[in-house]
Amino acid sequence: MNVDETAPQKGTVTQRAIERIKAMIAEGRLEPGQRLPTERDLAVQLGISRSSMREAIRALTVLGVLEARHGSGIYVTQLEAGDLLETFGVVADLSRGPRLVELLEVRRILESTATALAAARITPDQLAEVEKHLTAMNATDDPEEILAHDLAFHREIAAAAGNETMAAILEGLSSRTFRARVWRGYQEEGAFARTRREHAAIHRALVAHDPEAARAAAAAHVGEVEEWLRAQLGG
Amino acid sequence: MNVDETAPQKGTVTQRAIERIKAMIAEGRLEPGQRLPTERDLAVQLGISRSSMREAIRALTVLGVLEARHGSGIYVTQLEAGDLLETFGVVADLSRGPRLVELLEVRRILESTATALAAARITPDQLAEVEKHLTAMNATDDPEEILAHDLAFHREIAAAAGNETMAAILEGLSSRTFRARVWRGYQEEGAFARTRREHAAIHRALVAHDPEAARAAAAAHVGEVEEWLRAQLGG
DNA sequence: GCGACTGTATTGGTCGGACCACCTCGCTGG
DNA sequence: CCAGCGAGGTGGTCCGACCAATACAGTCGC
Repeated sequence: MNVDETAPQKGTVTQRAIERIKAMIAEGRLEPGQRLPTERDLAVQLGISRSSMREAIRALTVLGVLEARHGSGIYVTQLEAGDLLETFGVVADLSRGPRLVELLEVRRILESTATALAAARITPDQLAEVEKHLTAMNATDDPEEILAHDLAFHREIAAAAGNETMAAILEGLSSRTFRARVWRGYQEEGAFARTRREHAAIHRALVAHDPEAARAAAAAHVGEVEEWLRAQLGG
Repeated sequence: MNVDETAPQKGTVTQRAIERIKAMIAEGRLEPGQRLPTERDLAVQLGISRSSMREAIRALTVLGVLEARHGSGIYVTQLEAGDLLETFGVVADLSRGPRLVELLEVRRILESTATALAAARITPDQLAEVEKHLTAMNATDDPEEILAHDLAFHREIAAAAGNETMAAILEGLSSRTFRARVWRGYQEEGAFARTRREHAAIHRALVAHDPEAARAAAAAHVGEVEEWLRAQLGG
């Protein structure tokens, strides 16, 4: 009896609106950077209220697919790795216990590969940037500053690997709050010296353009934290 | 003049609400599985309207952090890898061009490692499950069915690796629509036979509990698709 | 003529209330 | 004791109004 071609009626209207917009982007009807119709128009087009449409837009906003500019309009993001993988940080921030170890394991795998790729491809300019953060990291005692340069150190290396997607994932796995949470206890145990040695080893491998050495050094670096955390949880 | 300690006034009220709830979970004030106050109560607690609160809840729902049950209440999910990494599929679905190659590269790295781990750890029961899908995959000509068993084949292997987080990421990287999009063209070029050989090689390595062979076979398997896609884009 | 300014229309952000759909659970009656 | 029912609670949807930031055109002053 219901021959209405526009109403399959599955799930909430908001959920359907999210899928519709996602589909429009996937099919290429909405290009990156393009501006969408206004919330009011979109609501009319999809036959739903503005409230529901706003929920759908908000959902796609937090996913990094859309971007709302107050007073201007709603735009499709560039759909680059960084935009879409920002939510990866949420995973890292909310994970606890055994899952933290699993996340570090994933990071070890990706970071070691990224560092190996970087060793083969890194340019002098990129290497100079890496060295800048390495030097700054060793020149201060402020934990906050150390952490910041530590993050930048690895970020530059990931960028030099030439895979933006991988770099974005690693960025999420190394989110500020995540590292701060895990590293606080780790560094308190006097791991500064060891960390410096490991960073120096990674740097040497990059300078020598030696992928295998870089892979091993990076794996050992992350593995150290991984093992420490495993021991913490194991009791 | 404004000495109100609860209003730093940065960003939209909805965004602040999202952060507040995330913080409550991160600090352990909200446990996995626990039920939240009602939307109306939460809105009052945070001093915002129900509309804004609903947007915040919707945002956390699509991120896999919260789950809303109509007529019952809002609950914190188990915060397991699967819940939180479901959004990873969105990334895969909306990525195009060079980013697809990058995603496959990430998958190759993780899948080869996961397969190597599985080779060392897989149990007879898990191996039987893998074989079931391998057999079913080779016994039909229906592309849909082949794809389904192909996905299940790799899913079982990822599960046997013992790292749920890695399995969840691989699940996202192999989402149905993603594989369907990429594999359609690939399989049209008569790659069935090669795919079968590669699956057989992976299976042999699992049976032999040979991690290195498993790693190589899996890397080659994903690498084949990766190279094909690279050629498609480059030429 | 040209740039800075202003004011107005547009657009996202917030709010409050109303009603609907679904679930839960206690009450009722057999 | 249990099946069935009904009221209350809760999320889902809709509406209309107003606020706040932006964009743009028209205006003013130099």
